[in-house]
Amino acid sequence: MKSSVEPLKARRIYLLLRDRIVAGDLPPGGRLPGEPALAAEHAVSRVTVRRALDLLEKEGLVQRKAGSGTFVHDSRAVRPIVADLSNVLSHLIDMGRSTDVKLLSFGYVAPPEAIAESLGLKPGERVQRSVRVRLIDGEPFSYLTTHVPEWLGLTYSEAELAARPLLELIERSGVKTERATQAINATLAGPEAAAALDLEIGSPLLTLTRIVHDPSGRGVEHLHALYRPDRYSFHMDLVRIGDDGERRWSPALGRPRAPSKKGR
Amino acid sequence: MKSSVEPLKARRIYLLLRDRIVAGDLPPGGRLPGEPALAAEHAVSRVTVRRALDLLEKEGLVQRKAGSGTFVHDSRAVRPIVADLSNVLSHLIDMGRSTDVKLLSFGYVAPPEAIAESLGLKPGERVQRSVRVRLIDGEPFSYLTTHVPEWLGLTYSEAELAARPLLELIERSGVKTERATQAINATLAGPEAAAALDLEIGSPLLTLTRIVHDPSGRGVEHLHALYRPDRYSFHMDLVRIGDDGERRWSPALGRPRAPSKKGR
DNA sequence: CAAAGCTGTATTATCGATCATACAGGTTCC
DNA sequence: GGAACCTGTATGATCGATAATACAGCTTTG
Repeated sequence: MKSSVEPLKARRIYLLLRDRIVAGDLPPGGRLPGEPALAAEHAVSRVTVRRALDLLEKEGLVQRKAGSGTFVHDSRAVRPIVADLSNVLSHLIDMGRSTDVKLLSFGYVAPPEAIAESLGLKPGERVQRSVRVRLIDGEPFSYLTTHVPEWLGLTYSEAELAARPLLELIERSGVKTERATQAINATLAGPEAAAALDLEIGSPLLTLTRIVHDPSGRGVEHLHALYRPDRYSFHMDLVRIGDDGERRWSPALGRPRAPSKKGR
Repeated sequence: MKSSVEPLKARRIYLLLRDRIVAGDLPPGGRLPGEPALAAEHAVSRVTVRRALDLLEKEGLVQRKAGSGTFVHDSRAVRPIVADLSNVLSHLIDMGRSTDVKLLSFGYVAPPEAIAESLGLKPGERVQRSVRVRLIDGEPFSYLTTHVPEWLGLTYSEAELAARPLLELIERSGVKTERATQAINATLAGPEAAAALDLEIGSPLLTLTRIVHDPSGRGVEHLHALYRPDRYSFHMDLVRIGDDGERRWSPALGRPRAPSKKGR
């Protein structure tokens, strides 16, 4: 039996160290073992350890000081944007107003089968497909692929899509958006997403797939979003409800989140 | 400038094809381009294309037929478990009752700084640390690392933790769990998690970090969960609420999910 | 200052991933 | 049947990742 392929030892050590850092095992500001020590510990060459540390440094997780050591970066340069789940999408509309959007692709195509089905399209019906990237402070953090039925897509122009949130354009057209279903998952960055998000191929990404329906149940928007996990994550507050036999967690709604007191 | 490291071309092509498959671009049951065609398209040797296809086949995404071609597997072998967000945690209690749990590690340790802080522990206070794996139909799908203050952890035994959901044990001890905050994100599998979840190192994982508080605000549980995205994902229904000027999405609560109508 | 430790850099050697090519055997279609 | 495709398999050559080693320059410590 051929042994399975080992995809880069450097990557393995990078992952190990990264886990220990984000888990708080190696506290911020602390110095991690020297390169020779790490090399011995993992039974690899020092060159390989260095490449792992290169990756960590490029992500801003560690800071190297020649002659001194390698330290866990305490104030992570870019703080992740926190998306409160109680207003998942409105937060995105806010985002659309306070961040930059780059439109990478725009056009009308025949939809993939899965998307046609989820939107409830008739066979042969075409869709508008757009790919956008959102940036915060000039840095990309999300890669959005949307599919909208052609009849709806035609109510706005390419320039409008580049400037305004898609949901706003949809509602402007008179379509009511009442319900949506969404799924949150994880994947690896493919070549296009990696390039757009300024990442290595194979980096982890948060995914959000949302299908928006109008009151009649007709699908009006299929959104596939990829997020850089270091710049974006979903947060939510939960409260425990129900009687003893049937206690559950439920998202804490309505209550606006207390403003962050951190001075930064 | 040295060009950045390209970690395995085979992996790159694997990711490309995988994306097209899960996006529905290559419809289930369909045949994908021949190996020579793929090799030419990506400017890569056929051997490399084969290794990418090997990965896809091992994940059950494609099926190869000698002499005929490579086809997208239409009935994906393992369906992801769907976690409805309206009862994120109670669903986990249900899981705990209908799935197997393996306890990989159990003990009392000094907590990492980040965890001590999030639980509001006094300096020097120790915690119970446990690592568990959940399996569905004998297949692992989640890797759970929990930290509980020592005084609380001592109210149950290692054997009880292996048999019953942790939150149940906490509540049994008389501690009231009222509030929790959680964050959903994505990472790559490190060596231990990869081994426990039967994955390659560097596979993508969904992460859930939850901190449970009692009514006085004291932290009683710190949970770090890693999920295999092919076997687990978060789903939720949203409704649009609010007046025109301030419309938002809100999780649809209470209403039990309509049973899926798909025959399949 | 000097010793010890660290990161930064370079060199050569080895091993694995990838390439280019060729051929065997199955499937599809005419 | 036979041509044209496909996957499965094997070969030797090439290139990149890793190993082993050495040294320069900086920082910290005594």
